[in-house]
Amino acid sequence: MAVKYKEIADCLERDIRDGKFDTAKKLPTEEELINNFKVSRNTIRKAINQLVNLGLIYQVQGSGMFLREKSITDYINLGSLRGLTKDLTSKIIETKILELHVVTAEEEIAKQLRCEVGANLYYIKRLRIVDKEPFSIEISYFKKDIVPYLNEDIASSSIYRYLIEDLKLNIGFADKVINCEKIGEANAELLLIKPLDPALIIENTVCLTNGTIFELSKSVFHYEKAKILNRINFK
Amino acid sequence: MAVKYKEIADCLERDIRDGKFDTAKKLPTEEELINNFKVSRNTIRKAINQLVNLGLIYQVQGSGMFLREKSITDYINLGSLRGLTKDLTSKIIETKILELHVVTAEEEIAKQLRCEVGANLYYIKRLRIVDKEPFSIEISYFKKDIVPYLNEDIASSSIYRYLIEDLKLNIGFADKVINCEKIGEANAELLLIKPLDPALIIENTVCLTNGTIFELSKSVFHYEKAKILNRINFK
DNA sequence: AAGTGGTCTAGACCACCGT
DNA sequence: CGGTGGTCTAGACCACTTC
Repeated sequence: MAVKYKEIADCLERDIRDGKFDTAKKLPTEEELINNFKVSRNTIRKAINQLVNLGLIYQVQGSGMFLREKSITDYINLGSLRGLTKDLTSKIIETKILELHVVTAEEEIAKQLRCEVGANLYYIKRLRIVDKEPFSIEISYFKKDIVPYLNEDIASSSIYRYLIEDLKLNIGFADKVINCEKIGEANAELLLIKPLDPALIIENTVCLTNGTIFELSKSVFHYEKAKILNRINFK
Repeated sequence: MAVKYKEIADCLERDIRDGKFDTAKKLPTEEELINNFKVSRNTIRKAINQLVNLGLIYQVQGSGMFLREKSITDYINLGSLRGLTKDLTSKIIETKILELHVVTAEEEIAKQLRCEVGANLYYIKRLRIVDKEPFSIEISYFKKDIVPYLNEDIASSSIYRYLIEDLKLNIGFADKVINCEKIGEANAELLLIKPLDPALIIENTVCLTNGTIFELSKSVFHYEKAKILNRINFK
């Protein structure tokens, strides 16, 4: 993290989350930030841009930079990598591994992962439990050539923390498709709801910064417990 | 649109959508774009940034700029303003106005819109019909001091086109909350499904660039027909 | 009119990819 | 190593808000 604008962005993000600007609901001017951090204006503006994209602040030409309403916690944040652990901060998150093994890609999965049929994949099925109640079922496939090792320990805590910090993967972008279905019997049983009750589904295709797809996942959420939040900017 | 980087972004977006780079799956280098458009590097990079944020391309340091997989059309795009008409391009979209009148804000709505109880609002309830079949029910509130006039004609086509092009509103950002419920009787009837069938819900709070909330909406989607797509970048 | 963000330029150097 | 993006600087001028 030797990059100035990221350090500044992180610093300001911490300040915002710590409530440092809550009384004014306003950030220092660009001018002031330039002086505080001793960098050029472009660097400050790049840092600020991150905060805008995160949905933390908005800028008004001629007026200043303001805090956005605090988003309700305990919503799933579509735009973050961070997973349940970071989204539902006030809750107890537990994970039960239902399955974890190496499999070979069959046709449909290979097509979606853009890899060869027969390629080695990690297959993981987990039940996520929030405040002692079943919350979601997550099925993931990881390409084994990119994620060479996984175990129950890693899969029980944050897989993404492991991918980023230990494997040093550079995660770049993702496609998420959200819809809603009648839940099947097996999943209903796991989530303690009735078959044909609603289920909120997120299907996720994740790529490295170089464009390689490395993960495919499908999450089935308890319809009464899961809410997704997305903050959008139009520029 | 006298702004260079936006013009360049729009131009490149058009080229991408027209398939101009489909054979190479690669865009010209920054250097080449600088020469083509005769602008500085920063301006080119700002334009490119828009395309990255739209999920159209990705950049790889040391290598180049590449097209992302084409997203399937006929998904609702969470990150766009443009609404069904622009998302479901291959479909016939019709809109039936169920209600449209001026109302006064009662407490709950006033709180969400951060306005006074009793303020004048437009209340609109619409049934959206896609390829001759009911697709969603949309209930919206607009602050009348910001949207002083609306009629059936406008509400039948694209309200946002009217807000942006005719009223010249500067729309800035929005919070979207997505979840899933058992549908009620009245809505089930409109969507031609059964009560207690699933429904995909999007609640939307939209602000001008200056931070003023001006719209609140709730859309109830047919669970078999609606899919939401969101493209995300991690930077 | 003063304050503050938005756009744009020109140029330097660094980091990563592929040959 | 050459090609290509990523970061950073310094300075100019414009556009909008606020008083």
